[in-house]
Amino acid sequence: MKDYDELLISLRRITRAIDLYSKRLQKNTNLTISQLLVMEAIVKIDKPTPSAIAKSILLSQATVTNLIDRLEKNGLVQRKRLGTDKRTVNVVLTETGEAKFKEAPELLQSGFLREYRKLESWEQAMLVSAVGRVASMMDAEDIDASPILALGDIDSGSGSS
Amino acid sequence: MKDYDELLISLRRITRAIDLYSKRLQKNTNLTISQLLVMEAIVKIDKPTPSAIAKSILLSQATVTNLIDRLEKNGLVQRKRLGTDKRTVNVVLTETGEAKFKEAPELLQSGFLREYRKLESWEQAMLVSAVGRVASMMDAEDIDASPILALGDIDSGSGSS
DNA sequence: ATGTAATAATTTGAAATCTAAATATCTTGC
DNA sequence: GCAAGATATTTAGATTTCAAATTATTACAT
Repeated sequence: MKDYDELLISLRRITRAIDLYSKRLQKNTNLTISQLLVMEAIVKIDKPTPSAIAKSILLSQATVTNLIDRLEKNGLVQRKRLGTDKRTVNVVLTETGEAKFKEAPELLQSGFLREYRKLESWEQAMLVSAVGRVASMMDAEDIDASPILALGDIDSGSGSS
Repeated sequence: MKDYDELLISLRRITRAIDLYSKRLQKNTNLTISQLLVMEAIVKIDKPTPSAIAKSILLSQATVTNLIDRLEKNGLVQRKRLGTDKRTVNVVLTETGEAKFKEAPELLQSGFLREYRKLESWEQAMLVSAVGRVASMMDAEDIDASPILALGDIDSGSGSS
């Protein structure tokens, strides 16, 4: 039994619950959590290009392209090349998309929200802060790790630590 | 800005960090976190059948079958029909699998573990408990929701609470 | 015994997700 | 004006994950 096993299990429970909820949503509304996040970003961001959306919802550009593909196929969004720079794509909601977005379900399980909203606000803050702290400890690694891949580029090299 | 947006973002950061770490692992060792979890379960569980493994690491049976396929293809595990019940499959590590498992990397990012181990034990406990609480609030929903799907089956009905 | 239930595992089909490679379009320096 | 590098997006390829449908086997009831 490793010292972090319990944490690992809790994290798996969370990711699994999110995934299952997303699949349930899809069955009922034909929209997944990720797709809803993209739509939300389109509404909130000033000039919603795929890259801006990706940055705002923490997904890679390729994933967002994929999600936009699906949304476009279902007639909820449209791609438009508007600006002078013809490389950039602007994504807009169609009327159907607007309508669907307005009646969209919550992004977290209703059972969770019910419980969460029952908590005292200091308790909510405590949970949010704890989870945020775990997140920081986890994704700091990505920043740590990527330069390693670039080390080959350094020619004179020597003690880079 | 919804009241739970910050939490949602933290959870996405966590799942993303885990996913990226899993992919990095695969590149370096040809093993993902899920595959390692399956191997760990094989070692720890008494009679490691696909369904027992699935239950112990919180994945569906189909997913575990898939992971075993891959591990088997890479020569790390083997399927054996041992017992009298010919439906059940027992999964065992091959020698290569044993060797590989012994030198297996940690299941969480080293950067995270470094930080985590720096914390006072009461702080660790606090984080573990907070994340565990979120997990309970989230996957309670699954238990809540699944009976709804089965309601059609009940004929005379009445209070099955 | 014989046929219907239940159980174990697999297959199938769909979606999300990433990196790396390809494409298309700017921008800059000469 | 045009080649070289930079930027935005898409495509390709791989894996994980699930529910639902199949397949194989066992257990039970008549």
